[in-house]
Amino acid sequence: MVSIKDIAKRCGVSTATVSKALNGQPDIGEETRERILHLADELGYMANATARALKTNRSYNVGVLFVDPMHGGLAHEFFSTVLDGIRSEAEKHGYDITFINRNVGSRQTSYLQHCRYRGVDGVVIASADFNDPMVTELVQSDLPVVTIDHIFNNRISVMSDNMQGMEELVRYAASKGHRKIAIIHGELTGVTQNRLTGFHRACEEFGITVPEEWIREGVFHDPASCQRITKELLAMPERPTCIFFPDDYSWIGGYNAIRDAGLKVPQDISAVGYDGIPLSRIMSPVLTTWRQDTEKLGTIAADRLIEQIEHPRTVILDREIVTGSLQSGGTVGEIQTR
Amino acid sequence: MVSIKDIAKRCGVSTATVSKALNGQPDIGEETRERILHLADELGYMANATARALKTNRSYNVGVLFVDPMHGGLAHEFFSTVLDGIRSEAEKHGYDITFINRNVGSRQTSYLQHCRYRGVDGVVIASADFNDPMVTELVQSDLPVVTIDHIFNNRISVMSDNMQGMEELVRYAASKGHRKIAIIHGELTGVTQNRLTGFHRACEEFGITVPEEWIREGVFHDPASCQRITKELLAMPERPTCIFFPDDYSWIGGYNAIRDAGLKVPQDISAVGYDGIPLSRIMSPVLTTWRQDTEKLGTIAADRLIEQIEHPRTVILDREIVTGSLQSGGTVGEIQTR
DNA sequence: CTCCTCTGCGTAATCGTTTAAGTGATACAT
DNA sequence: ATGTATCACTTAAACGATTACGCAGAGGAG
Repeated sequence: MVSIKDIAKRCGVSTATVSKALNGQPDIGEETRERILHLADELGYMANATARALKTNRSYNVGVLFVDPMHGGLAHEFFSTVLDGIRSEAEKHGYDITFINRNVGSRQTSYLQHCRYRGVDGVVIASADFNDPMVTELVQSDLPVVTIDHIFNNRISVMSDNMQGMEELVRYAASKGHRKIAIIHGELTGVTQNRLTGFHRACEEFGITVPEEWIREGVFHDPASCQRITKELLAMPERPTCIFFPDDYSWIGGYNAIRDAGLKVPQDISAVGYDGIPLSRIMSPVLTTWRQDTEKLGTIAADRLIEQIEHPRTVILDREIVTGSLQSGGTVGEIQTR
Repeated sequence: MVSIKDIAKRCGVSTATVSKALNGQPDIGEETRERILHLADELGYMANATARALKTNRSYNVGVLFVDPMHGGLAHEFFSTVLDGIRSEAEKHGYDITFINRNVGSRQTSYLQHCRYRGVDGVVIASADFNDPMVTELVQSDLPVVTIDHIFNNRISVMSDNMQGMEELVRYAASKGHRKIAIIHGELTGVTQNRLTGFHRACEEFGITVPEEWIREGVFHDPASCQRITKELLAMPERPTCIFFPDDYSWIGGYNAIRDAGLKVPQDISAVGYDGIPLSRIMSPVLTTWRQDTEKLGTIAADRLIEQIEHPRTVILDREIVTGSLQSGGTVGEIQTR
């Protein structure tokens, strides 16, 4: 490959001059710079990121940590969308992305070690077990870090507004006359906590009391568990008129249970999802759900991280909240007074 | 960070000795090696990938090229699954992944330039416009390359067995008595060509003739276009008993059209998808489809690439074909003789 | 005793860049 | 004439590792 040396030789200048010309340093004559730039272009010169990184200690590489042993890697729509946001934003700023895992070469190490090994300039922690000591080690390191959907002290985080999302959904259901609402929520993570808080707050607002047996723990992204729980809910002597599901995808399981019970949506029972994945608009009836701006979660995270990398001073502790939008569909029907 | 120098100093040996000890070179005394390894461990030493790459010209990084302007990046389930396969296989071998795009720093370049800039050891080209001159430039470069679902001369490629998949699907439909089969296919890429070949071949096998107006070009992964075309097919005077869709996801559009026409699946009309995404099993009726082993596509591609990187000599031109499996569901019903 | 072969380690160059410090030339002010 | 500032470069070290080569000492063979 053509290096700075080749250009230097052919231009009759030193490598330092070439480097400076290429980097727009001021102490290079206009004519010399032109010559160098032209030749570089002609030879198809491309800087060597490796050498540059070694010298400057800046790799223009951001790590992305994502661990989701339960629901199978990148194929998880939530994460792949977030990742796409991170990726496109990083790309804009000239950064590349490296997935952080626990292997380097044939050895097992920690996430932090992997980051150091690759010399990433910062990390986005997108979905992980935030109690994992290896994750906290990373969070407490001196690397710039942005977390998504989880708050750490002294760390920037980008959150989806789960509380508001839930509140809006409850309000919508209430506006359609529903007072008997059940909820199947996901595993008890921070996200779930926020959603439940929003749920209860809005219920209170409308004077809705939710019996305990209508608050059920399911599994995110898992239609099977939702199908089972929905079936149980429908079998209760007192039946809810509206069921909230952990997310749009798991709703498919709920739908199956409802249909199997010989009931119709939304005539006999109403449904509410969460996420706003494309599927929810395509299926019919169109699902009422909260559309998280998942990609924006990624772009903002990347943007904040890069800002932190490039201007370590100016960053004040930042807690960006990404709001989504209500996407109302035919799954929540007007309650019939009979 | 602790470097090889620190270890050398504290062990009273040269950096060369440390390097050799760490890399398992034979010309180091057993006792010295022990001391070095211990200390390295104690100090939490981690090699610097950047420095190593600069010296050895091996980055242990593979590029992944994926361009899909139509259907929105990583969120495309097919690709995110392939990517996950690539990622996990690469990880096993101690490689990291870099997305190849056309930016380096603030400048626009070619894919090949980006690869050179990052010094990737090889590239997997997973989904791209294979006619794009920038893609062919990359394919014709001296970098190890593996392509997915597309064949280039002198390049290793990993293919999903689209022909066989289609044949099996037609056979299955035929076995259920269908003779009036329509097909909505995707854009005319190599993949589509193969599927159509398989389709026609199997039709011939069963003496099925397909009128031209039943062979329609739709768009992959696009329920809307399928909904439109399905509607048109249903409105024809002579109606097919079975419709093949470009993929499982677009089938949702087809389903909507069928339902809107007041027809039932599979009683009135049968449906066949392609891909075998989780959705197809969850929805009901369960969709008959060809389950591509998409993740395997990724793992094999990564495996072949790494083999090519590490043993340039031993690789003979390789054309791996990944076979999927028939996933038969209730969407293809027995034809009723009336 | 000499010669040779191993063994175990050190020396130093090198990968491609960046950058602090130095240098020589010219110009200008004093 | 002398000092000083500016400009446009060069020199050389450094980033952290790898590796060809050299070399001293031990041990064995002759």
